[in-house]
Amino acid sequence: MITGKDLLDLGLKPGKWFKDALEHINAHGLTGDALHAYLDTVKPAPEIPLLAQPVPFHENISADSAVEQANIDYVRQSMQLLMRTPTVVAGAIMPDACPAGPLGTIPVGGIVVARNAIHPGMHSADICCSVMLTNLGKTDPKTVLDAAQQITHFGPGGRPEGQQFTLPADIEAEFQANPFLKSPRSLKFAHEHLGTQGDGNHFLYVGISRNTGDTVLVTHHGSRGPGAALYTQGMKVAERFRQALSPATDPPNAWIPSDSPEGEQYWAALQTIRKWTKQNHLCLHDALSARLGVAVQQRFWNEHNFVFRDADLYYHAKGATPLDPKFMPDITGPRIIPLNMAQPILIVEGTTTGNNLGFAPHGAGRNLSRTRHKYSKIGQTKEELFAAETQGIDARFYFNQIDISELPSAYKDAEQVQRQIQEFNLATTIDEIRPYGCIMAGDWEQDAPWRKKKLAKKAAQLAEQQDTQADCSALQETAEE
DNA sequence: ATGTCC
Repeated sequence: MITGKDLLDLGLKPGKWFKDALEHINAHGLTGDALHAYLDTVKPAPEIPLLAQPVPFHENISADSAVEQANIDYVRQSMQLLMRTPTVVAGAIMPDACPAGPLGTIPVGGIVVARNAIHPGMHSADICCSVMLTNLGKTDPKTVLDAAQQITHFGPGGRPEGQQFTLPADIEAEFQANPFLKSPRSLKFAHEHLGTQGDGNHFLYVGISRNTGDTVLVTHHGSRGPGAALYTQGMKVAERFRQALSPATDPPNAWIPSDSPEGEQYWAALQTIRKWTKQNHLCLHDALSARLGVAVQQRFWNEHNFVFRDADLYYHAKGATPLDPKFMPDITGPRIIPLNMAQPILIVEGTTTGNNLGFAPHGAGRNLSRTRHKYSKIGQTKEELFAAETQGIDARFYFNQIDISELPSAYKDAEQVQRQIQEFNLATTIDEIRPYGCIMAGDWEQDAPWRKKKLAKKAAQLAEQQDTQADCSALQETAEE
């Protein structure tokens, strides 16, 4: 009679599998070689350890201030932890890199390449956050922005009944067919959130092309509820695999093996969310051009939070713009890199180099966390800051509440970021869309009870911090883009 | 990121 203790004595890891295995062993009277041969077929695979050394990664970023140096130090430390994840084979950070989450989490402006593995924690919570551009010819920009304000939707939740866009039948069918997407909650979001932009750094921007003088619309938002729901499910499944395969791996870096049934379904779900998100931009752009009675001259888009596949390699981009055509199935133009509301949006193209892994930055990146930026402006009113920072542009907040953490001073210096794009040969700017104006959500939650409590606590905390170390710890809450 | 907890 073989018992659990015998299996333990053989150095096997206890688990639910013991029960069935012992039944089988004793029913067949297995011993010796037969026992070992059987155990080899049922015992769990050995745990995968972290890599002994971090895989080297490309640093396409340089500091021009103490704050930026502290930012880089934190991001570098995070990457060095992350690059020991056993699936990882390459990585890079971009000039817009900034911390997101606890140490060891992929930063914004980060690219991580893994073999045969999809890491939901590495494509960001806002799956397929993206930018779309439509050229509206010589239409008056104020007319465009006024109409856009009537059509778009910012803030939490979806569109009220009667004001919803129609979800195309093929996208709905893909939701229904995928176990990651077919929940009533997910489908409800898919219908109600279509044609919505959410909040935070998302925007609707109207500007003028440097090259042609044409009026151009650019929207920035992601996959809203449907994407968030997929991310939550993906992290759960990845966590189960982590516990079984590699408990040494940090939970934020858990992965789903790409060749498992779950991996194949998750990959398919990502492609469906990409379609949904493209439609989320399209329905706004189409409604606007129809309202204006203007023919669309040119339209292109790109995602900057996603997973891109090249054979068995999965490129995870959390705030990085794909340049290489192998990453995008539906290219209709160059790529789009916004900087801040008062600066031009860059239109770029580029190729894969030795240091960019086929990507460019996705924006300017934050120089301070939202809270810390707000704290740094204490003593100035929101109205003063807004007036000073949006001079000459028609900047609007959907909820009429100024969000100072979205003003230009919240972001890294745009000139500096552009210099670094050149310095590291990341992309070539072929046009720029100069700002007429924009709409962002604004501070819709400023009066929410949970905010007041949180803000008071954070302000007290920040007031006590004086050294650089403290600066770093305050940086890590930056996580959204 | 997300009706700020399925």
